[in-house]
Amino acid sequence: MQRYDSAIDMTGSDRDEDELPEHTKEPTVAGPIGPHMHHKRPLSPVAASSSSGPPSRSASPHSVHSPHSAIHSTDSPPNSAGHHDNTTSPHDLGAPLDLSLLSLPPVAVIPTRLSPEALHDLHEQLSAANADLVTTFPSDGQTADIHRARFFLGQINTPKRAAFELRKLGVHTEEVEAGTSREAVWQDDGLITVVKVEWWEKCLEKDGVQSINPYIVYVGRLTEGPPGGDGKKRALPSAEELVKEREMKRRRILERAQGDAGGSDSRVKVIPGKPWTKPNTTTSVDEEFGVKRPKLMRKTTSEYEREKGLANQVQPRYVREQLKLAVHRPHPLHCPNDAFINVLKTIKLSRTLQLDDIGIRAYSTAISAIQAYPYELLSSSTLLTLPGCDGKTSALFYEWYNSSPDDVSQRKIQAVEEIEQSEEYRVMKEFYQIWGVGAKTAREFYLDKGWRSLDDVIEFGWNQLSRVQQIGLKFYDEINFIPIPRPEVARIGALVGKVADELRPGYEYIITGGYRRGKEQSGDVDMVLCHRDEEQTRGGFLTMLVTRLEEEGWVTHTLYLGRGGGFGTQRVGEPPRSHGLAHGEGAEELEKAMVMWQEQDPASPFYKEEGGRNVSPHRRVDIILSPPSCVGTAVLGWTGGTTYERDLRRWVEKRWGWKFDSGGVWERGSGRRVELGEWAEGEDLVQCERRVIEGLGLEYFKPELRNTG
DNA sequence: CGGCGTACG
DNA sequence: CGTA
DNA sequence: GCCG
Repeated sequence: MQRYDSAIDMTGSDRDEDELPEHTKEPTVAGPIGPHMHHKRPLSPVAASSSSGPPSRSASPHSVHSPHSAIHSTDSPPNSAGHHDNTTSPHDLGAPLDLSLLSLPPVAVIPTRLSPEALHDLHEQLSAANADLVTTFPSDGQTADIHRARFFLGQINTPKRAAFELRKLGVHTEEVEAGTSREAVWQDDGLITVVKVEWWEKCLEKDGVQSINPYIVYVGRLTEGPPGGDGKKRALPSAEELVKEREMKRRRILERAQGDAGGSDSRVKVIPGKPWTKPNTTTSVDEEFGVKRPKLMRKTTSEYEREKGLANQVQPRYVREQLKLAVHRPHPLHCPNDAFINVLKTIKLSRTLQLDDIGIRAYSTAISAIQAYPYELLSSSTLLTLPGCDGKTSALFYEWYNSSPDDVSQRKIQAVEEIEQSEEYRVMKEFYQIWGVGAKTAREFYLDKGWRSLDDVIEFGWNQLSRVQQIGLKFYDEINFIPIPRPEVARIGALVGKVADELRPGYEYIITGGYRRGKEQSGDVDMVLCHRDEEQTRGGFLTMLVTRLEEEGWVTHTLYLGRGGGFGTQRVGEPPRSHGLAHGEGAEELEKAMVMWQEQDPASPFYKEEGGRNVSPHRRVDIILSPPSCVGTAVLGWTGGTTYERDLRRWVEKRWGWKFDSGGVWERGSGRRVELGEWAEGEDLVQCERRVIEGLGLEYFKPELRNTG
């Protein structure tokens, strides 16, 4: 089980090759999480019943990503040491009469590395020996009973592993010094003993209870347990603690970030400078350019010359046909004009911090149009031909290009330089990057409160922050400066999928967001979970799942956990409220959880330890739970990018008079549901999404071509 | 000159 | 108001 | 800031 890593499909390399045009293909990242994935190995020596042969893999035409089959296909044979090949146990079922475990404290079995058969047999044998047996895998995610157990049997070899497996079961312990007498162990109800399965085999072999001493792997003392496992929120540190913590963490984190992100510290040096905006003066970016009729701007000779070279270039369709909406053109992740786009992104951010929503929209539109342009831009007049780009964009390009025609890396725009140097911009940006702090609040911190650094926020404002803002601050560096490598995103998705499937077999998942659009590194993990049986997606399953993940330590903080939206357009299954119409089919709803995540498996390649402590970076993970009735729209709605999503809604409204949201498509007038996103039989999640897109009258562009910035 | 995605807690 |  |  510690081989999750190698089993993860790092690249989505299993492509579903079909005869679609190239741009419509994408790797299938979703797949059934086979119900038969649990523990399919013919494993334990205790497994009397002969389960032989390799684990059967769930075979679906498109599926590749069954965490289970993947995990179990990675054949690391169970530690061969303990692997006597006694498929014919003399004991079959039932324990010998003189083998009584009556005096043992409540016993439980750690299922890891045990086949279902082995697990089953063990359970039967133990109860036959009158053990006070606690079942470890109640099918419904109820772990209440497990807390009774004090004696665990498992195929475990190291104390660290034992503690990890216990935590997965919701039992939180810290290791106790060796040398605790066994009497003390039995008598102290706070102590947990983990013993190798071999011990029980020995007992069976000798027809009597044997000394456990040689088989003890771990003795631990029960601890508080995790944050939130019982619905309690983890106590956040005080301001003072956080300041210290930040100091200690910063160096390490930034070092690592440089390693991960290629060595650039994204924070700029502080240069005391003039304000970056002066209301009512003419120094704002917008007014810097006194070009009233930019379309008539005279071209320099060199620009004219460059342009002649472009004459034979075939302009892309969206330019020829002036298609304005991002849903009508492909946007690759990288394009020849990325450098200029970055300039526009800086201006867009400055507009964001000025609460200029319309400016944001305008720059987003221009950025996406340029992102779709397949050639290097060489003249401002070419830019004028792109939809969403006009005088201002063109003027910006003109200044930018001519500031250094021969060296792209040296090009700049004066107004943008000033933005980047201004304290106001830099500090507000820093605040804005706190999860839970928007532009308005960032401005308030800077302008009203007068704060100038994160330390100011912590020192002077800690108690005024919302809980999620405190969490956002606590993990500020990890969230903002340590991107998640693609393989780790895949690993997190697979793990969530696996745990979901363990709770209720039959779950499938797909990782959406930037990962699905092909990004090599992600800021967070977005995923859609779905079950073909609608019943299985109800009944607070997401809460159950998140609770389990908390118990096992993966989820360290829950930022948001709720039904029916909250953020975004998550409300599903019933018409938008504005229509005021009841919906017959009952309330199917999309559930969504936003959490902080941390790797817990010491064997994972993403696990980092320092001084015996887990210092793996915390990650932001969003989990969307969709009923089968709207999984197509959910996947489409959660894949993005932002401008694609906005234009999708505009198109649906304009073309059909419908309203799109990730929970479905609705008729405007009647409020009736347009049946588009249901999960059809024999269809995978990607095919389902495609049906929605085509049903809306759109060309299907694969997610890698929806990078609208 | 109005409109620009969108709903929710 | 912040989020996706 | 750009579109209709």
